[in-house]
Amino acid sequence: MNRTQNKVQQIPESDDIQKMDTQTEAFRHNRELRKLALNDDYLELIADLIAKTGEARTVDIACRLGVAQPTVTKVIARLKREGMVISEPYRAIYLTDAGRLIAEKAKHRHQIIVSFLMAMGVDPAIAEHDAEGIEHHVSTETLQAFMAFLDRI
Amino acid sequence: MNRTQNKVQQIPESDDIQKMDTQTEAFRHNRELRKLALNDDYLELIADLIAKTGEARTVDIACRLGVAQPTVTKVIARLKREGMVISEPYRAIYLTDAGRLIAEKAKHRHQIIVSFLMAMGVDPAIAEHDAEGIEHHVSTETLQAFMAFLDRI
DNA sequence: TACATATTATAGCAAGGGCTATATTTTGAA
DNA sequence: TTCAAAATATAGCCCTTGCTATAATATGTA
Ligand SMILES: [Mn+2]
Ligand SMILES: [Mn+2]
Ligand SMILES: [Mn+2]
Ligand SMILES: [Mn+2]
Repeated sequence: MNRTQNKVQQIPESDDIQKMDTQTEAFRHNRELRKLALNDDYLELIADLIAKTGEARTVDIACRLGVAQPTVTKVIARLKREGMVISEPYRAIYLTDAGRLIAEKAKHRHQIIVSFLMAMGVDPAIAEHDAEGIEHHVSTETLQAFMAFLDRI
Repeated sequence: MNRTQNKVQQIPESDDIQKMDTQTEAFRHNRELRKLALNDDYLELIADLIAKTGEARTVDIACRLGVAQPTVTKVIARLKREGMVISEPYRAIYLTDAGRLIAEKAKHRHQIIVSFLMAMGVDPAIAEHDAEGIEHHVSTETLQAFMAFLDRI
């Protein structure tokens, strides 16, 4: 039985219960974001490679991510199933409209966060590094707060 | 063969190579951080439960995280292997010194980030939510920049 | 054109986090 | 003290990301 309805133990205040539910929702959502983070990174990188060289090859993705080639192949297969990516055997990888949209949003968040961290006095290299992780966990509201700060200064 | 030493394709500028290596390192490190994120959450939560009730029970951890009980049992077994946690069968879970240290650091980062986001004008509930994800991806330098900002205002 | 080399695919392994169903143990209330 | 209910453990499943080794294909150059 669910511990929330256990009458035997300490009875939390209704404020605390609200807080717990909120926290649980945050945990749930963050587990989801952790999964989506990999998609973001792949799609943003693919967009980047296409912008620079016209196509995204498996080797290049693997090299940039610091991961073995079969790992990339497998993730790309999933992204293909999910309609994020187009590819033929032995050919380069391209983005669908859905994939491109996610890539653009990811890049946007990435850039804002790097700019923001630098504005906070963080070293550019470290800002870039931290942004690679933070970008996946920033809500629209927080991103807007960052943008507002950048406008303000 | 590694694509970085491929002479046939476009030859990147040495600045670009440096940037690529930096990015690859960021990706590698962030994959590591993604794993450690779960440890942080568990240990911080266990510390929280111990502070409030004197012990951390599997049910309570599961309930708070919004996860099934066997999932918690399995993760706790790993944390035990890793020396972060102490537990006997059918008994509550406690922290080792190593585990407590990580929990304290996690809580510290968590609090700083919540305060910082609120100082940036983010709604408290959203700040709490975003912090739950961001906390795992903030370097010491960035955290200090946040603290410096909080001191400044 | 032929073939060496680079690239991609496939097979198969490990570990981790999630789940449900079910067995076992603890515990509080009658 | 007993026993039903709560808590925990265990078994067994799925899916994902990572890896290495190796097979298949593409491609540029001789
Ligand atoms: Mn990233
Ligand atoms: Mn990014
Ligand atoms: Mn967290
Ligand atoms: Mn936290």
